[in-house]
Amino acid sequence: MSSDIRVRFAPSPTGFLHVGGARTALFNWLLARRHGGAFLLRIEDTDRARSTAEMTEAILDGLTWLGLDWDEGLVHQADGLERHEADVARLLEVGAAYRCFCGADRIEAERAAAAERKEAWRYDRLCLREVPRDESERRAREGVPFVVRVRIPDGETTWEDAVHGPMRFANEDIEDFIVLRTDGTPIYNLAVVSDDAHMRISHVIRGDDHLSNTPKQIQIYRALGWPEPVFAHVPMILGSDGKRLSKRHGATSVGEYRERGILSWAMVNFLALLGWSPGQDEEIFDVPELISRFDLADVQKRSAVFDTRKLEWLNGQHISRASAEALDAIVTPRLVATGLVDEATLADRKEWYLRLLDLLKVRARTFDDFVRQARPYFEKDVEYEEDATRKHWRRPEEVAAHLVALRDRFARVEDWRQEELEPALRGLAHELGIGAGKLIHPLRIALTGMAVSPGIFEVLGAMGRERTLERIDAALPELDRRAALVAEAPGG
RNA sequence: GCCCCCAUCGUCUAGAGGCCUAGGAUUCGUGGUUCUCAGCCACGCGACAGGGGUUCGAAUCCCCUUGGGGGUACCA
Repeated sequence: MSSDIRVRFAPSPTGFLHVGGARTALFNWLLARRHGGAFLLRIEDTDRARSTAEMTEAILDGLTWLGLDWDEGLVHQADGLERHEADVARLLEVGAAYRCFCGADRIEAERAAAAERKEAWRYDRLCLREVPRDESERRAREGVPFVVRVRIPDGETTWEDAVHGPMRFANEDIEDFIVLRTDGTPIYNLAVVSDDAHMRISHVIRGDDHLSNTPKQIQIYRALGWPEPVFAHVPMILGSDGKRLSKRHGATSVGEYRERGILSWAMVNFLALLGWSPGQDEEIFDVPELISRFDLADVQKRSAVFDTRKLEWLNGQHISRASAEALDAIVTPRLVATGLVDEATLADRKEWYLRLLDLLKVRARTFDDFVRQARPYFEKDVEYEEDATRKHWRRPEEVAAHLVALRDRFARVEDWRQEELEPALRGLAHELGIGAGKLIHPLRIALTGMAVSPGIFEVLGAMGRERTLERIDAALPELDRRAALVAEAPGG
């Protein structure tokens, strides 16, 4: 399948990959993949001072993690400098732009004065009116400093936005904006148009924050006689307070979510649903489904709030559905990083380990949950959680007696399988005339240190006989110690 | 200040004049299942910003107000 659709994501490498940027990239990517088009990546590094190679790398990492692969190699905006300058020259040539010799100080003074009067100020075209073309050329040759401004024609600038519909700007509201600085370097609005045209971009999909750049850019396309791309302005992503998403709302870079234990495809799913809706009541999508259903027509006009709780829910859903093998690749490094176990050990017990992952994945929303829950199966000694013991080890003496009896039963189980373990435990409970829970809960703490775990028989299965008995043996002295404390305590 | 965009439950959204006493998801609450938690299953709380029009009929179309966001750089 081939198509003429060519889109691009054009981040400036002045920070990490922001979730808003990632979402914009995703929409571009989805459209390209949907139609067999090309998704290009252009680093807008014209602002040398603020751009760093590290940030470029971080953005690439983020995209790669999300699975957003780009075509045709990386483009650096800075590499197009000569073309940008040539395009400015052409603008000058065709009379769509003019040199402005007003110094920055004059502009600033006028602007400040206007602000004082609470008025808007746009460049007053002094140099367009007062400096004839030949005079302008002469001054330029003599080395008088100047900037180049685009001469905005009368009338209005309109376009059909793929998400907003018909858009209309009165040209008198558009300033004769600068495209070339005094130092001869081009400005963003020029570079973008030059690059997009050069890269034969068919659809410019970007955030709503670029809406007011668009009429300016369209003027450049028209002045140069270039075909205009389709513009699609996608809604911005806001924080929980409705303000633009920023650091104070919490994590804003995709890297942070990666570290936090969000699955890349859960992130993609979540981001896709932020400002886009398939129109159905479904929410869990894998990437191929997203690709086949994505359509710019279904993109929302209103901005969306980034809701971390929903992300985590979605992540939990994807974790539950993920195969143990897929989880293995992601969880294992984290587990190893805790120092509880090494890779070789896990490899030796691969089958057991995969079953454990299957056991734990149902109740994990993030990988931090995963690691925490996996601890008891690797730790040498368990730590007993306070709120767990307070609840189910309230009477240490009694608990100890129960565990001793239970240990005895477990020791005699022939085949360490759920089918034998369950009757063993329930049988004992029956003989003691107590509910099974009276044995299960204290046992859970002895085995895991926690009040929360998978079903107890599954835990027993995963622990194995040896470890189970060891854990019970280790719990008994601890219970004795606690029993002594209880005895001492006045009033109990 | 000026220009632009936007406006359905707390949040993500369905809804393109009658199917809407507004649907789903999430969150929260209650109950059920069960050895805990998660899950799952029920149920519940919860919205068309306000005001004018247009129309037999408006969440849906128009206008105004209000609110929110963006832009207003020799940044990108």
